[in-house]
Amino acid sequence: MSVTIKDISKQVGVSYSTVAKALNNSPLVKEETKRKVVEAAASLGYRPNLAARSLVTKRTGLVGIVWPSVERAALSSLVTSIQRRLATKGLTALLSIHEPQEAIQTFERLRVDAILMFEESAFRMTAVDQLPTVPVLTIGTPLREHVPAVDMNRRAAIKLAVAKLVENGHTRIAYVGPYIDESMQQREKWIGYQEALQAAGIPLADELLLDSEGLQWQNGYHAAKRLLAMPERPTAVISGSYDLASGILRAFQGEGIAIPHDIAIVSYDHIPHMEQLDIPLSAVGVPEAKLADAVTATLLQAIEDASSLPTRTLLVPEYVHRESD
DNA sequence: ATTCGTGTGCCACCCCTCAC
DNA sequence: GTGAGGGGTGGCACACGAAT
Repeated sequence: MSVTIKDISKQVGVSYSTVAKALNNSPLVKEETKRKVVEAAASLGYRPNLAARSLVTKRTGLVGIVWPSVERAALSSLVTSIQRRLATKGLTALLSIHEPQEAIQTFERLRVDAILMFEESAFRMTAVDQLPTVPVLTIGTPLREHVPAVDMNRRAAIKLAVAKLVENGHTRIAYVGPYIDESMQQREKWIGYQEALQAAGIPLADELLLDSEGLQWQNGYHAAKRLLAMPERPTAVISGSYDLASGILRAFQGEGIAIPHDIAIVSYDHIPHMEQLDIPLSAVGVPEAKLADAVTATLLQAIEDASSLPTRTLLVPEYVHRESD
């Protein structure tokens, strides 16, 4: 049998309501009684029953995160950052690897206070799929127009990368990323690349816009091999993501390409992992810490008062220089 | 209808101070 | 010495959702 506040009340010799107040540091209980209650709770190994607490408070302190099926280091890193921030606010993050609709149903049964999902999951849902009754926040483009979202300006990020490379004298700049029809975020990057070249007065060479056909490192590796097979190689490459960049790096290193001397690289995904690659990569994007801060703050606001949420927060990307360009 | 565990509004009781 | 007044403290009762 687990320890409840009634066991504590017996041990201390006060009513269980006094125990509840003492454990919640109520000013209505004198310090001496609080001390006795807290000590008894610790000695008995008391752990609050969250299900019972949620009956009263209407909150469980749980946040459900729908994990997108795409395996990407940037997402793991971001989710870890968000989880740490939620924990400091007394919230517990639950991760589901089920299909989005199933994950949402499970989270609703668990009475989570809010649900966080990624655009990758959102666009796998159909128009007839039920939206949760609890607040939902999407990272990226939301699954429905009025669903709150924290988004990154990906177009501006890639423009920033192109501008930095042009500034360093590059004119033959390739872009590697997947062209996924329904993914606004990938399409935005392609548009950013094209618009930035146009703005710099550099004619667009079709062969330098490479569809990686996926977001995993292998996709980056194969795209890089195609780049290296070109009669006239690019002098710089922009990668659409961290994982693609690590594949590109692997392909370049395998062919003895010196970075940035032979080919410079700038990658999307402003995450700490970029620093730890064999060659620390220059990156563009919203810094992970800033994104995690914004997501956490929005989730807390959603739990407090969902009606006060802005529909879309668009975060501004930054460029960080390392050793690859 | 009852049970589970918890949070909390309301109220009773205790005890101290002060006026008579 | 006695009683009124008031602040501090803690207990009662109820609410909650789901299962039985």
